[in-house]
Amino acid sequence: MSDIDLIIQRLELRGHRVTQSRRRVLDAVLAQPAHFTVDDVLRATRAPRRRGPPVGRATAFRTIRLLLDLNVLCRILLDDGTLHYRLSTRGHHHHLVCRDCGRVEDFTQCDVEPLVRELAKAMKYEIDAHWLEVYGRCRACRRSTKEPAGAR
Amino acid sequence: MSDIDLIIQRLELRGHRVTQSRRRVLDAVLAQPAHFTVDDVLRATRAPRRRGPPVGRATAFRTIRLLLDLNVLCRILLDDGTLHYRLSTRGHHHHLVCRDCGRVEDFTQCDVEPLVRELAKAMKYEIDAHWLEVYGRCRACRRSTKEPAGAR
DNA sequence: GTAGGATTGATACTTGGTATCAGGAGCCAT
DNA sequence: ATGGCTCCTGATACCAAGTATCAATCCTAC
Repeated sequence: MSDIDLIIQRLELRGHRVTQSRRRVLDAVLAQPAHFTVDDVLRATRAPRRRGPPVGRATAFRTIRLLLDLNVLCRILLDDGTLHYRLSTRGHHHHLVCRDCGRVEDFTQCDVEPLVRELAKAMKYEIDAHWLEVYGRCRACRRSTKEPAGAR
Repeated sequence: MSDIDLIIQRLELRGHRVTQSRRRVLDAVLAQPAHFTVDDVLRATRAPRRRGPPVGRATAFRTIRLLLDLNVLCRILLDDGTLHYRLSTRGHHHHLVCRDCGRVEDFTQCDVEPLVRELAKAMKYEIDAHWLEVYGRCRACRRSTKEPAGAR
């Protein structure tokens, strides 16, 4: 079963209708690179390749929001403060973002849970979510530009 | 030496001018509750109490940005995806946000560094920053509303 | 097929933030 | 204290991301 069918199934299960517009947004989302904005998706639904009418801006935003609710997408926070979107394949995970090339890696193995549990105890909070983003430079970018030591 | 004087000193050290407008923004920032938006600050500079002309919107944004650069303020990401600002007294730290009452606690003691170092090794990244926000309910809010178990 | 609620898309609006640029205020040297 | 240079300001316009509205249209169950 393909990605898109799985997502459509999830929509149906939650009682959402599977409309042409939603299909078009889904197609466009699946064709995106690692992370994207809603306008990237909008543009993609309007690309010459795609047949059929383009989807409306409001619908694109609504569909992305719906996909967030269904955990099909997740938000990622870039280090300049902008929010992008990204397919959320696995469940809970975090992002490792390369500042230079913008690539994003998911990670789950690096476990924050113990930290969070300890924090909950110390602060007497009941903790139900957390968000961790890590920024750096990936191997390829490090290799390609060796900056002199001491540079900002 | 008061908070405001310390901040002004920091401005001067970095070669920024200490203008009336910046003072007014600083006053307003220091009078804010735990976290705030730029418009909160802007409104505060226009409050009837304050004498003198109100600061312009652009200036408020510029000053906040400057304070971010000087590490006087930091951004916090609320769980609805909006960015707020907050006085950043200590250096690097994270936020624990109560979903109900919106209070924010800083924490540093709960150390993410080892996690990040391990991640760097595993992924072959050079990591230079991270961002962690934790969401939950504080003790007071838990006590005041005991929801039945199983409610989403 | 059809009814009726869910969805759409055009449009207008909101929010948060930046660019521009003429004029004003700080700061330094004198 | 007076220039004078530069940085800063604020009005305004703009931009990007996202939401509200609402009549028209589409899905789905029947």
